[in-house]
Amino acid sequence: MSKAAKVLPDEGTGKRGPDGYLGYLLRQAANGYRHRVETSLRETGLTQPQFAALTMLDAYPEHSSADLARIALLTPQTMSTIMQNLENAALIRRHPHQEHGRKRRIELTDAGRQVLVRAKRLVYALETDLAEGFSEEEQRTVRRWLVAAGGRSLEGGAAKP
Amino acid sequence: MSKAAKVLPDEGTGKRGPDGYLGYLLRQAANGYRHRVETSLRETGLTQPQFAALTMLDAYPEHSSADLARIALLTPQTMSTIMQNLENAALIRRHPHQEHGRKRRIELTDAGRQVLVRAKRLVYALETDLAEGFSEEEQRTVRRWLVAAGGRSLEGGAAKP
DNA sequence: ACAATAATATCAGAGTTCTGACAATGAGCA
DNA sequence: TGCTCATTGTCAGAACTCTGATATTATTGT
Repeated sequence: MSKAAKVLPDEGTGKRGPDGYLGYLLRQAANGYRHRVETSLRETGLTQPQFAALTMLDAYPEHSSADLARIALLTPQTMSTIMQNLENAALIRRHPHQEHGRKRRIELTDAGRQVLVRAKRLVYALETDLAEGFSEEEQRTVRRWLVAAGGRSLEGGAAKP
Repeated sequence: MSKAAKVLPDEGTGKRGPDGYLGYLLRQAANGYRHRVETSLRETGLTQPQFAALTMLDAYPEHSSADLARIALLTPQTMSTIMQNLENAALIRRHPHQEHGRKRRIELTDAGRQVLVRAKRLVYALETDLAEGFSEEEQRTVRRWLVAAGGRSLEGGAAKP
């Protein structure tokens, strides 16, 4: 680079570094982490949202797509899309719900359970990386901030000043 | 707990609260914040990435789409898509670059500049919300964590210590 | 000067996420 | 009973983001 003395800030400095806007840093952090997760999950074919959905399904079985959407703070449409992709991949199965015509019961298939086991190992390794270099108290601060930053997002119109 | 004592965790507790996985909390925080930003930007018609792109374009003019992708830690394809949408909305203009046949110079239009002014006011209000309730030192911790969490995401294989 | 490499931009395809709109079921009320 | 409303699920459309592939231009090496 010889001409025009690059005014591009180096990575990790300026607005991009620890002096940047929190919202900007938040978006980049989530992007970067999702990228690492999906690179790590490549061999399983899962995406980060699919992994999250399978994990919830395993932890809270017998629940509908709308239930899971509420847990994950997503819209029902979004969760529906994820479920369709998981069903196409034969990782889940959906049956009509007895005593409730519209609801559908969701179940992991054997393939789904096997993939989930492998995926959990991969993702939990990255999870520990996220905490590395931060004390217990600092991690508490970070968790508290993350919950506050994303907490009340789909809560209807609770804009009550 | 008569028939099926709701095992759904309440919002803000369990894996969703301050005891949850950092990766999970990070995804939800970014989702929630983006949601708030776009709700706030509704009147301008901008999305969060479009706002970020316009801001960078304003701060570092005369740069190509690929340059901006590098700054924002996105792939060139992603930034290209955003630029196309901004161009369709007549918020930016692209001219052929002199002395560089392939590059294209990007410029905010008058409409783009006007929208950006309004959008900055709206977004910066939310930005201060993100810091509310956290001391200066806690904010430093959070920033440091966010940078570490998303930092080295697109660095091909540049393991250069 | 020519060939190889790198950078820029784009197309195609997929997955996630939103809004908006709609149909079908279940529950409550006049 | 019939009407209304909330819940559940889906379709359509848009934007963002990635990977992979391709074309064009610049730079570099021999």
